[in-house]
Amino acid sequence: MDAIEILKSLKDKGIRFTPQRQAILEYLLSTDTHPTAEEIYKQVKQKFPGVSLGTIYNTLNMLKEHNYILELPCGDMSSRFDGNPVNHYHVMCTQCSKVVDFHNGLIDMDELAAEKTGFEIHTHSLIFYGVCPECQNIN
Amino acid sequence: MDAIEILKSLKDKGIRFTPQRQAILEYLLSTDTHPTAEEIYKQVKQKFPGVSLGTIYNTLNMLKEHNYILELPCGDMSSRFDGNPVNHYHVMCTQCSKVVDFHNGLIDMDELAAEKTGFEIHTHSLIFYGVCPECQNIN
DNA sequence: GTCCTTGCAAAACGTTTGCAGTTCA
DNA sequence: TGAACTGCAAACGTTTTGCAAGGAC
Repeated sequence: MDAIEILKSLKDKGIRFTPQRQAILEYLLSTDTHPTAEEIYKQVKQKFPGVSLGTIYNTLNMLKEHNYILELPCGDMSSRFDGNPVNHYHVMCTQCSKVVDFHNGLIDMDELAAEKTGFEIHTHSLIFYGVCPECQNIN
Repeated sequence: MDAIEILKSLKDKGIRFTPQRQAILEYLLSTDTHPTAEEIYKQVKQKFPGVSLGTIYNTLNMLKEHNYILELPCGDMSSRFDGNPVNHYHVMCTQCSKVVDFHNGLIDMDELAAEKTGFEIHTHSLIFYGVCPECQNIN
């Protein structure tokens, strides 16, 4: 599914197709570098010099809500974004903050991640997201 | 290992035992609510009304560096902290931000997390932390 | 024509830093 | 005594918000 198809499929939710959104999503789908909002901003600015960071965040949040992209909370202050919303696994460098992904079953996770990526793995963080029993009753 | 033992064992690294640090660590070890820095601040303030947020962060970062606590990057802006530094699994409510933990092997992860916690699991984020091949060569 | 979206600026937020005074060892 | 720590306040970087102008449908 490419950027145009995704944005068209969002039209019936009252979400408009704009060239800025197209550029943002196309960039996210074309790279596997897990860019920060700032990096996406710089990239889209080359095509739309007047674009604002607010628009980047607006679009990223919209796409995230509709599960077309994934936000990776980073530990340091900024988040990184991944155009591939399936649950795959990420390896982050604690020194340069680069994020690399890999796909596999989950036996001996740290060792496997090290093997597949060449990283020295020190630890990992696994967080499931969902709705807790109390909030399920409220809504 | 309780708060006093941990802080005493850090003395030979030039890290001083202070009552504020004791209160912060004691609170973290006594709860399984994965509090934010702000929540820890409010709690410690009851015992030390003059304590500052800076001291909370100072202490949390120190304990994190020495692997006595775990920081959980949250997706929203703030982090949560866990006094149990072993790699166990966390479930976060996307509505109230509560974090619950569970322990288990990693087969059919989302389903298992749902079973164990009663959450409706929508997705999860797994991030390994380590040093990438390029950074290994630099240092 | 409607209302969603944009760009801009200011604000909010969590976290870090700088410093003078204090406390631990 | 001296280095580490505290509290305070200001600074920082990321993200959100408010609003008037613009653009999609």
